[in-house]
Amino acid sequence: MTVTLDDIYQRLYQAYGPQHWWPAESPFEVMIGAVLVQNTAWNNVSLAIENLREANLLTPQALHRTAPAELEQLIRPAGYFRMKTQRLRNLLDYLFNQHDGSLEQMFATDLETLRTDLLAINGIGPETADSILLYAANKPIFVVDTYTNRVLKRHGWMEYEADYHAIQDHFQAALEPHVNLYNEYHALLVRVGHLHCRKKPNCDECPLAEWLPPAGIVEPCA
DNA sequence: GACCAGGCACATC
DNA sequence: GATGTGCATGGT
Repeated sequence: MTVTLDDIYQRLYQAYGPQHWWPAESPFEVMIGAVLVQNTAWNNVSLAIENLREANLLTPQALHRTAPAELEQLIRPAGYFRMKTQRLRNLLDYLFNQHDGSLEQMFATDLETLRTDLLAINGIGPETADSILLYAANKPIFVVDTYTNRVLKRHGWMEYEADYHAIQDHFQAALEPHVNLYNEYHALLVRVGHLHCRKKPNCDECPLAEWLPPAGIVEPCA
């Protein structure tokens, strides 16, 4: 019996239920969070977002007007604050230069074009772009992250050499392109990764435990 | 006091 | 093309 991506999804969903991602109050907040969460624990991002909320800066217009030095101080808890300030500004520059500051207009762009546009922005890589496309723009693109990598490779479901694109293709070739499915699936992978697949895996209680390869757990993969 | 977190760009070979 | 390094804060 071969394990399919659908089996894995069913098992995770049965174990954890709906994850209600992305944790944000608006599509714009999703975009900001997608940049801030780069290589950073969500808790720290949360602190930064609350700072922005209290300063009433969670709109494109307000954030676009904010001085870099002020933005740096507000997002400090999210780490890499100088770099991330520049990255947010690059994203906002794109939004205003290409779409007149309108998220609605930006998200009306077709998936392939918008993905190409986002990847051309300095500081927006594949995961950040796809997170924005899926969780803010509601477009059917599968997001791959550290946990997706780890879970798949540790179970022997993907080669260690597989890169971002290969893993994304693997999901998109096997699953119907439904926004809600992609949304929930990625969130569930992060959930199971958090609970069981960090440096010290706790595989005994993992809902995916029965599918470990015979050789057992292999070393973590980045 | 290490070690890590929902990446990415850039330098160097 | 592959590999290494800087970026920064807060929780465990």
